[in-house]
Amino acid sequence: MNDLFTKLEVAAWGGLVGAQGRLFLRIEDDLRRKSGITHAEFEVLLRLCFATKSRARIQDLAAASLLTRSGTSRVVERLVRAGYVERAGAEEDGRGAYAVLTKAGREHFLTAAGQHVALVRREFLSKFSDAELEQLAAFWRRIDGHEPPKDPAPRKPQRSRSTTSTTASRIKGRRRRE
Amino acid sequence: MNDLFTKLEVAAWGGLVGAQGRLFLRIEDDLRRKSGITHAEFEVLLRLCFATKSRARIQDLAAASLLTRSGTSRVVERLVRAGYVERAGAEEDGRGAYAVLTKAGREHFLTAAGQHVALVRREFLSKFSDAELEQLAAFWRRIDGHEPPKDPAPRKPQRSRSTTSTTASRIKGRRRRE
DNA sequence: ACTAGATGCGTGCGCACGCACCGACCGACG
DNA sequence: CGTCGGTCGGTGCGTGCGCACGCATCTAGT
Repeated sequence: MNDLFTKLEVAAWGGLVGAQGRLFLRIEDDLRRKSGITHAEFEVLLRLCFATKSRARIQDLAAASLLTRSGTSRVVERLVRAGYVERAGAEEDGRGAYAVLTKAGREHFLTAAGQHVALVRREFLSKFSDAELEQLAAFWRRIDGHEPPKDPAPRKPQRSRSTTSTTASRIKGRRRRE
Repeated sequence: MNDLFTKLEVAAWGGLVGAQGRLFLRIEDDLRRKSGITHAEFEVLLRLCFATKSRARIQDLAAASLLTRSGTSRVVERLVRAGYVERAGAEEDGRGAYAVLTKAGREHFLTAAGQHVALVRREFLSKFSDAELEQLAAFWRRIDGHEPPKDPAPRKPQRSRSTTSTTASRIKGRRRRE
């Protein structure tokens, strides 16, 4: 906090971590209490609800969210157990699997979404003018690499999350597969 | 995505969830690979490093982060096992416990912090002008309730996270302690 | 047609974390 | 001085998720 970051950087970065973390806690908590679903589950239901024929491939759901394929697989599994979606094999690709929204799933999602949207508006959107929201949207695009500030986005090869360790063994011991 | 949120709201809120989520994944991943610590561990080390006498109470560390006390207790436990901090009972309060930064902990943190800061600058801070960073900081304050847009921040009583369930049983069954 | 590699999905395992609870302890009050 | 409610930190248990891997399937090359 002293000479690592400047004051401005602390305010901007630390503020992002803190404020946004607290905001998400509030919102996820509300989602759980009111609708009994996690944010990941909500997102999957949302994609399905607006997908053609109310169905989507697991990998597409994964790509559209922040989850890995295996994580998405489990989310779908939970939703299946809850009766909100059903699995269906893909005819055009024997390996593939669709998640299909059920009637109960759609209904539950619409209820949940109403409350969720209301809270997001109250906790976040309502605090900014339209011009500011526009600006925020532009900021997110910049972070994502589009709308480059310096370098021209060198093409993302794949989605990789912590693969090879280069330095410093994990704190708890237990290296991958030794 | 259609009539739940307006386009602008999707861009602002969805952008926050997506862009910021991906940003955090990149940064946490880097922290793990290069320094072998999680973001929570990093934050605890940071607080300790800039604390007087390099020590802090567990509850203060918890209050300063997004973790609960129990979570903080485990983070400290991991750091102890790694040799980065030591525990010490509080003389002034028999219940209390201090986490104290060791020499190795300080050194490791400084190395980690250098790389971490560099990445945060590259991935986030460098994409904005100083004026924009200032503005972002102001936005975070607004989200946090200070600098109110409407209501005058009604005082948070405690830190509560998902206590009583009001609606919709958890998806997986298993209500709390029945 | 056969085989080698790639790809989609599911699963075993491990980790991080929250909640509920416990024992130790503090402070106030009778 | 004893008691009693509140607080501190730690622990048992459950959950969500990622990684490594397995199986089934697709695709291309021979």
